[in-house]
Amino acid sequence: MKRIKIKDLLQSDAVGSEVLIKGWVRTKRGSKNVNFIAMNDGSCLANVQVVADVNNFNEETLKEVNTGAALAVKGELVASQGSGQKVEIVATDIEVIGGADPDKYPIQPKKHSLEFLRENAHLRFRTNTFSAVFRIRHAMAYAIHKYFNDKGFYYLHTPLITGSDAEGAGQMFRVTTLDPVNPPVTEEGDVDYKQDFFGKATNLTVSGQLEGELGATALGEIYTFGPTFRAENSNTTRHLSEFWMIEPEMAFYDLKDNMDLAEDFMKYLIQYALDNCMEDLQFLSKRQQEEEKGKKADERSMELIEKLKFILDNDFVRLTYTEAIDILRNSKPNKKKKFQFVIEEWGADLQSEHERYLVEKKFKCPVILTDYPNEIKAFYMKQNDDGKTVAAMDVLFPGIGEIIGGSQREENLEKLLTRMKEMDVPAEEMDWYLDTRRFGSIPHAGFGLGFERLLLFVTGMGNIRDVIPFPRAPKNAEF
RNA sequence: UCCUCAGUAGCUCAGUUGGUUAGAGCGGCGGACUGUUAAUCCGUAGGUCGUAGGUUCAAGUCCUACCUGAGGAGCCA
Repeated sequence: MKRIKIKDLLQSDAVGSEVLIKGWVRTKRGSKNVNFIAMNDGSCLANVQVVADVNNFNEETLKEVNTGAALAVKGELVASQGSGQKVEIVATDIEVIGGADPDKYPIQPKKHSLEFLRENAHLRFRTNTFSAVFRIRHAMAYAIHKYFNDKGFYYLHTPLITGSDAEGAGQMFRVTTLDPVNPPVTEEGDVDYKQDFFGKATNLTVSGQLEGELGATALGEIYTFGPTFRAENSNTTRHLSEFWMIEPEMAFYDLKDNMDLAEDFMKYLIQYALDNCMEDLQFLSKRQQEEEKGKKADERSMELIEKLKFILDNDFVRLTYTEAIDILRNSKPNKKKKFQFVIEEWGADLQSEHERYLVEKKFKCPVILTDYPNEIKAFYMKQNDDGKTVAAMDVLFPGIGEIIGGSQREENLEKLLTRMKEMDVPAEEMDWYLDTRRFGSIPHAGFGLGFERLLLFVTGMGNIRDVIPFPRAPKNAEF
């Protein structure tokens, strides 16, 4: 007999027929004569209730049916007598495929803290919350590929191990096969990376952008989607040491095209989640509301699904850095010195309290900030005609902050070289990159979307470590 | 890395101004129960009070250092 997945079972009209399901026990309840076993196989959020007449099974078998055990259950699908579900399976045969010692199995049929489940990340998939989160994670990954594929973008695999340390996006993890205790040294006493595996010092990538630009200046429109590594000692709810990033890069796009793409892309992904993950979103919405019950009304989040629809229904506010500074300077919290960093003059870097004010208080809507001062942005960004700003853009989301960072790229070789010199970027090591500006240079643009930050927003989870299966963060590389 | 808070049973937490034998709910185990929905009811086991020092007649409680976790800040996606 062929196994049917619970998702398909619940969608089918198979009442009266004989079915076989395989999955894991969530809870078992019961009385003298009858046991109720809630079974889940991960195919969907919902459990199927298995009804087992105690008299039809030997005691030994039912004793092994504990929370966490794996079962194969054969039986008839019938309309349920109980009120919690439409259908249920009256079991004729129960096989315990793998038992779970109830004395040792850590996941109980009760509410666990997210911290506890994080420490049991290998088992947290077996909870409603995390199975919902990771089904949505899958759907979003698929939607990203579908979006770009349908638009004619090519998926480009940029290297994870990089020989350049000039990507300029933060601290890097060294990749080496040298003996850490007694590495070979040069005459000057430095570690001699010429003797290392690659014959030079290498690191894990912090961005695929520079390689992405090489692809875009030939294939036209490309995107990368892969793991990214930052060795920053960041201990926050929105940073990971290993995270996944989507980086589209497009030839012949200017900053406006870039913004249009970013907005359309975000809306597509959110629409996809609403179309394909409603059951899981509804569960996560309920979970979030219960968690926030203790909070004051004005501190609670907008209901999850309402929040996602709101994004679809509203244009992102587009604002230059200069306009943002004006708004902030004249804002109440700035005048009353409520900001920890009071905005005094043009050129100041925006702190997250400022971004939050713009997104959550002033506009109550995603905001795209553009044209930042060149001093606070990366060397590769296109220099504007005013001589002091660059064609950068940050997409800011409520509750998340910066979810996308991007720019139009500087295509003029001389300007780029000058800027690299000013910022101490070693041009001689990046000839390969500069060749794009030497031969057939074109205006182009791109951005990076933090995949886990997207998931924070879509799932309503509060900590980025809860939207990636096995989070890597400072002092944490378990599993 | 900085600031704040926390660490007591498998989990979630209580434990008063330092004072005798450290508690509860859930979970586990045993039993009861004619269909339950995180079932219910009765009973029961379970603790080096994060680690190492210190103060004291006496430390879960006070002090110091360290470890781990959470929230916020910085770095950024």
